[in-house]
Amino acid sequence: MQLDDRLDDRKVKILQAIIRNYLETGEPVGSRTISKYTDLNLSSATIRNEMSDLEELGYIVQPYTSAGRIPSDKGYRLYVDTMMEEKEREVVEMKEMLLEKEDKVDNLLKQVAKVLATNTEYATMISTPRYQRNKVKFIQLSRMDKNQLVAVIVVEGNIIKNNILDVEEELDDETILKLNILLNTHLNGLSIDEINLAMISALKQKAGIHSDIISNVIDAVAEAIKSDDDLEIYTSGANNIFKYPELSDNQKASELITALEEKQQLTEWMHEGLEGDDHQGIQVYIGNETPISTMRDCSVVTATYELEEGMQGTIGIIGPKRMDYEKVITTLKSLKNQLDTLYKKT
Amino acid sequence: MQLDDRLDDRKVKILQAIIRNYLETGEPVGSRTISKYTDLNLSSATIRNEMSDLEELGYIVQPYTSAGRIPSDKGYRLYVDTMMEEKEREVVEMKEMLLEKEDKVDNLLKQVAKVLATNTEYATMISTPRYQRNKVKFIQLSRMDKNQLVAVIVVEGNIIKNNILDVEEELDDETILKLNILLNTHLNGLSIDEINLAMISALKQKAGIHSDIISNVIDAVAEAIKSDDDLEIYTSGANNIFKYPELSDNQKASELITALEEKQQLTEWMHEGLEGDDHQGIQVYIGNETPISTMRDCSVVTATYELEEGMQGTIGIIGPKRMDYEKVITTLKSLKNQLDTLYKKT
DNA sequence: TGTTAGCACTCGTTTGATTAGAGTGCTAAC
DNA sequence: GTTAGCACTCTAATCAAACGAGTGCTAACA
Repeated sequence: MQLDDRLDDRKVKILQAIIRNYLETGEPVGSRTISKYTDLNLSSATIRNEMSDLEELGYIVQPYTSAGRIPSDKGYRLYVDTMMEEKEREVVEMKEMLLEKEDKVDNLLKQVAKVLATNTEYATMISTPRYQRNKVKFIQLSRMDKNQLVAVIVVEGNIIKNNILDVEEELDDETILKLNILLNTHLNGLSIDEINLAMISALKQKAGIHSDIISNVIDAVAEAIKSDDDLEIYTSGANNIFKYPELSDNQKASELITALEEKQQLTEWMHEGLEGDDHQGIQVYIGNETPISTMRDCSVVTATYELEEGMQGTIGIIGPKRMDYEKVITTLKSLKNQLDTLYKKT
Repeated sequence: MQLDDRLDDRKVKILQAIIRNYLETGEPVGSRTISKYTDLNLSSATIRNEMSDLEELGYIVQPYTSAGRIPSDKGYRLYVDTMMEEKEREVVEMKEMLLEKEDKVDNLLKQVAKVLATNTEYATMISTPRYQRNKVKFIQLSRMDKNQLVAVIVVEGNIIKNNILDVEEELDDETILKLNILLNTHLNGLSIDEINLAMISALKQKAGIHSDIISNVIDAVAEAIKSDDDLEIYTSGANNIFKYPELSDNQKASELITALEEKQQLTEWMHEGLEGDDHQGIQVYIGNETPISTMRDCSVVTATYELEEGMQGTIGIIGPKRMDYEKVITTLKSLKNQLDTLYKKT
C-alpha cells in the first residue's frame, strides 16, 4: 500500500503526543507510553503501526534499532506550525517584567535578555534596533577648547551621538553660530539617503572658508545615522544550555558558547531575519534550519520588535530542539507587544 | 625529625619540576618522571622521600593514595612568586596586536579581550577605566525642541555624556546662554567630591526662576562623572575553558560560564583589585584566593592599566590552576605597557 | 648520613562479559 | 482494522578481573 502523503487526524494526534512527551522527558518515547498517554484508547501495537508509518513519512526517527522514537526536524516543524495556528490569537501577559522605562535603551535590552533567560531557562539574545531610515533632528556644534569642537547630533528616537572635532584655526562664537544655523537648516529632517554628494558640496560652498569643518561634521552625521557599529547583540543565559544533556557534551557546549560569543554571525543573522515575516513577526528555526551550523542541535525562536517607527530589533531564544515552543512563543509574543507599545506612547 | 619550615634548594627544584610537568600534562606526576625529567641525577626513591616532605609541608597533594602528586594552591603560590622575581625585568613584546587607536575606547577594549583570549587560550575579561576623580571640562545646554533641552557634559579624558531634559516652560535663547555661562563658570574643573550641596544651592539661587533646570543638570553632571553604569566588563574566550578537562565537566563549566556572564561580581572584584598592588600592577589569584567561589578551580591573573591620568582599568585572564603563568604574566605585562603608553602621548 | 634498589601494597582505571529492560516487528487471532 | 503475544535487537547498567602507575618501607650501599 502506498502511504498517503497527507496525514490523517489520528496520525497528527499521535505525532503531537510523541513530541509533547519528548519535550518533557528528553527520552525517546515508545509505543506503550503513547498508548497510555493519549485518550485515543489504542493499544501499543496499533500505535506501533502508526509510528512505523510516521517514521516512513519522516516525521520521527529512531536513534537506533528498537529504541523509542524522537521527532525529526520535519516533525517539529509540523508541530510548531499547527500550534502556531491554534495559538494565533492567544497572547499571555508576561509575568512581572519590571520594564521601567530605562533612559538608556541599551540597558533596557540587556535587562530584557536577562529576564527572558531566567524566565524561559534557555539562552537568549537581543539585537539593538536598527535605525534604517532615521532622520536628523538636531545638530549642535559647541566650542569646548581652543582647538576642539563638540558636535552633538540627535537623530529621531532621541538617539544622541557626539564627536569631538579637532580644528586648526580658532573659530569665534559667531562663526560657530552661523555654522550651527547652516547645518540645522539644511540637514534637519533628512535621512542618510538624502544627504548626498550634491547636498554636501552645496553646504560646503555656503560655509566658505570653513568647508573642512563641514566635511567633518557630515562624517559625524553619517556615522550617527548609519550607526552600524551600534548594531550590537546582547546575549544572556548561556549557562542554561547545560540544563539540557543533549546540548551539554563538551564538544557541543563549547561550540555553542563560541557561537553566542561570536556576535558577528548572530548580528548578520538577526539582520536578515528582519526581512522575512511569518507569524506576527515570530520565526522558528529548527535544527538545520538555523544559518549557524554549530546550532544544528538547537532550535531558535526569534521575534521582531519595534521601539519607534522604523527602529526594529530582534529577540531570539536558543534552546534544545525539544524546547517548549508553546511557552517560548507566547512569552516572546507578549514581550514583543510590550516593547512595541513601550516607546510608542511617549 | 622535625621538618624545617624552610625549603632547601633541592626541594624547590623538585617542586618546580613537578609543577612544570603538571602544567604540561594536567596529570598527577610521579617520582620516576621527576627522576628522569630533572638534571639532579637522583633516583626515584630519593625523589619520593623529598616529595613526601613536600607533601607534609603542604606544597603538593595526592589526589588519592598511590597516585602521583599535584601542586596545591600553596605550591602554585610559591612557584608564581619565585618566577615573578626571576622575570621581573623581562618583558616580551606582544606579537601582532593591531592596536590601531580606536576612537571608541570601548571597541578597543573589546578587541583587546578578544586578542588576548585567542593568544593565550584562556578566558579573558577587561574592565573599562574608572574615572575616579574626574573633573568637569565643559557643559553645554542646547534647545532641541520646544520642551526639550540637550545637556552635553564633557569630563576629563574627553568622555562625553548627554542627557535630554524635559522642561515645562519654554526658554528663550538668552536664558539658555545665561545658564550655560553660569554652569560653566561654576562647575568647570570641579570633581564630583567638590560639587556638594552648598555649591548646588548657591547655583540654584543664582539661576533664580530656573532653579529646577539646574537641579536636572546637576543630576546629569553627577551621573556623568560617577559613571557607575559605565564601569562595564567585557569578557571573551569563554569557550576556551573547554580546553581544560579539569574545568569542563558540566557542573563546573556551567558555573564558570555563569560567573563570566554575571558581570556584577566581576565588576566588584576588579573594582577592589585596583587597590592592592603587587608586582608592577600584576596580581595572581590561585584557586581559593579568588573572591568568586565558582572560580575556586581556576587561577586568575589581573593587570591594572592606565589610559590617561587617573583612568584605571583592569585586565584579567582566567584559566585552570595549571595555567602557563609565565606566558600569561609576560603577555599581560607587555599588553599593560602598550595600553599605558597608547594614550599618554596623545 | 644520605642515597638507592627492591618489593609488597594500594587504589583508580580499563576491559570484557553478563544482565536487565525497553521497545520493536511480525504473526496470528479477533 | 485492531490487538495480543512473542522473538528479537540494541543500549545501558552492573560487576569482576586484570592492569598499572605510584607509593612507602626496608635493607644495603657509599
